Amino acid sequence: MVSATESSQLSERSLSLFKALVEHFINDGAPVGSRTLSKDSKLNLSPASIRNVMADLEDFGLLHSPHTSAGRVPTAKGYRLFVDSLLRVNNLKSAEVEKIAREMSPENDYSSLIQRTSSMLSNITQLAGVVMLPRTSQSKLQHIEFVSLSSNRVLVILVVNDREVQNSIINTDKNYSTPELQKISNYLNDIFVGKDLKVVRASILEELEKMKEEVNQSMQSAIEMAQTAFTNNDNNSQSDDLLFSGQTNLMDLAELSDVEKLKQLFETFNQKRDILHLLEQAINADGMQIFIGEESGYDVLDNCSVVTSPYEVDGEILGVLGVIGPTRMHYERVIPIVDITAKMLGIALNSKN
Amino acid sequence: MVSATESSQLSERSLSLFKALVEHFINDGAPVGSRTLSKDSKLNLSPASIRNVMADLEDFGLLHSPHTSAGRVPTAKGYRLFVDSLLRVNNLKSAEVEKIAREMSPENDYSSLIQRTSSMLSNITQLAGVVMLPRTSQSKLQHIEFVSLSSNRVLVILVVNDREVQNSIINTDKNYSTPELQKISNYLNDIFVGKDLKVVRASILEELEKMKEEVNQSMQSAIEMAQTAFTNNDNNSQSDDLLFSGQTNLMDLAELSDVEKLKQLFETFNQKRDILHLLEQAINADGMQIFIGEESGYDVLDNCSVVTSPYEVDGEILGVLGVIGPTRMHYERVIPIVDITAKMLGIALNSKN
DNA sequence: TTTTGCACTCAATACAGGACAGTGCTAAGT
DNA sequence: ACTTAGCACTGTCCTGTATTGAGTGCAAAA
Repeated sequence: MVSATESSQLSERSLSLFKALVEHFINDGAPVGSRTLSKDSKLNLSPASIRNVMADLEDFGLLHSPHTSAGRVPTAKGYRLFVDSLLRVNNLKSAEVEKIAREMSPENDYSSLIQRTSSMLSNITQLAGVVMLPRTSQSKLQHIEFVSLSSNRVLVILVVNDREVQNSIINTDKNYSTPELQKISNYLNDIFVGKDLKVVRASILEELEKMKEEVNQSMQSAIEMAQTAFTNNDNNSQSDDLLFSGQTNLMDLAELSDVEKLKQLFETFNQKRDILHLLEQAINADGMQIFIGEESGYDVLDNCSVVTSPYEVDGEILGVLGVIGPTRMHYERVIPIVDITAKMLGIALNSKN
Repeated sequence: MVSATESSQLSERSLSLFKALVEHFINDGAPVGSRTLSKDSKLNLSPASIRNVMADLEDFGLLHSPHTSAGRVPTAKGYRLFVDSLLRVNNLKSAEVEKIAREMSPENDYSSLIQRTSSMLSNITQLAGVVMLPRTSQSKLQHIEFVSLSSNRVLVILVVNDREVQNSIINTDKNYSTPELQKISNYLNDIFVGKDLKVVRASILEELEKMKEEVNQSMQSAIEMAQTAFTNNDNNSQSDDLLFSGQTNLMDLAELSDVEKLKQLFETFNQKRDILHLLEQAINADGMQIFIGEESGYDVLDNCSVVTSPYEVDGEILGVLGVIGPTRMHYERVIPIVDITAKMLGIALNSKN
């Protein structure tokens, strides 16, 4: 794709110079000029030659000068090339790997695992971490229970997938007694336990049809209640959700020093909608994804990059996690961190089963 | 208290001048000088006389000049006097009251009610809203249920207080079958339903003693499981928690334009600890509480005020809610909003019972 | 007691000049 | 032919200075 045409048209030297420039910029954040680069770069070149090369690179749209007499800065396209073909990913220090592993050890409970993953991501990268909650495409009903509350209200508790507990309150026509409810839940457990929620919902509709003939009063109400229970509950579980951490890390960054910009970014986080869309893109294109600056399609992420990786259990993708930071981030460190975190989250989730 | 001595020592005129000054400052945020005040104030006074009065007020520690030739700004002590004795609280527009009422209508479910309350607070005041989750000092056990998971793990579901569902996973010595668990939960439900959680916990210890003699195998394990279940679960419910909204509103405020300051404030929100302490103070001193600037005792809240009110059901205080904003906030509007919101939340929670 | 007048102070603003970093171009060097 | 040195140019940033304006405090007048 892009990188193929670019790298074929550019000389070896131009590329390694470009790489040096990007690395330099990622380190200091200041536009980098020909002088600095000539000192630093391995290839001994005079500032003047470097200027020539940089002029070429600018023509290719890989660099950009903020103003006439500042150094050069990589464009989004430049970052793209850098990340795709020039970047050499670091191996993580074993200490870091251990830290990640420790944080993900399957000791604590389910919901806290996700929370810890997110804050670990932000902690270790000093950027903002985000984890999309596992979407349980396949949800096996484990147990259903009804508890009678006061005045025609019934609490429905659904245990799904061996660990998740969903509950909702439904209003009923008549006032059920505890034994009645017991009977109903026994009945439902007998038929439906172990089945997929979608299947259950479908079956219930069928049963409703049958019921119209056979007039078994109590079973009919069982079905009716189950129906409301399952449709109610489905609405809940439908909404994927996100867990952010370390947004405040972004406040230190020079490129986001503008308060107005920062505010918009934080509001985007709060609304979650846009980020969710972005992550859903990432879940479809499987494997690690990197959105650089404008590429994401969201203005607020103008000079931000998003590095994501889906996490999976038994080959099935459950969600996406990642890191949000400035385009000028240490990709060579962030990428393997996100990568390994996704893998370990998969493992941790698996060991829970 | 303070206001008594202050207001007795200060002339009527000084006070009304002070009041005008504070109101002026709250509106524009700029230090207000004698000229502006002489034009605006009802009492026709020349700038010079106003200067004299202001000098007095400064001696009392109610005002403060940022520098020699700026206007005056109220000190925390000044705000205190203003809020305690000078402030005339507005009646809310009926439209606003309706808006609040609409938002709190008891249609949706329990947890979302709190969420909506918080975001409604921030929305209507354009500040940050915070609601402390209802602490259920008295928690009546409604139902207990065990669900067998794979490999020696049992899911415990506790229904408390007619609406809350707590659940936790416990590891057991032996592998319980579903009928066994059914029996155990039946047994526990029979004895403990309707009792307070604390009482339940105490009783369980007693029962354990008795058990040592009578060797009823299955009942013994029932008790043992109940014990782990209740101690586990108590840890969970112990942690009060907070729900914030509209933190981003604070980013617009001139007094918080310093990014570093802002960051600290946001981190305080995220940690929740300090805010929690503050709100716990507010829960003890019942009735509406206003913490002005330094008074709160937390540096990060330097030029912030926190307006809180406890909310209660049946005379029992369940929690606190409030608003966090700059000291320079429209108290006359914020106070009644917080007040009425607390009352309505109480009502909404009550109607759920 | 209030007001007027006046000298004074400090912050904010605008402006000019210089240092600095970097560029583009041309001409010379290898 | 490619690289380098030299040079004029251009923008930013910083610093110092002058100016303005709002506001004060104090003393004298009303």
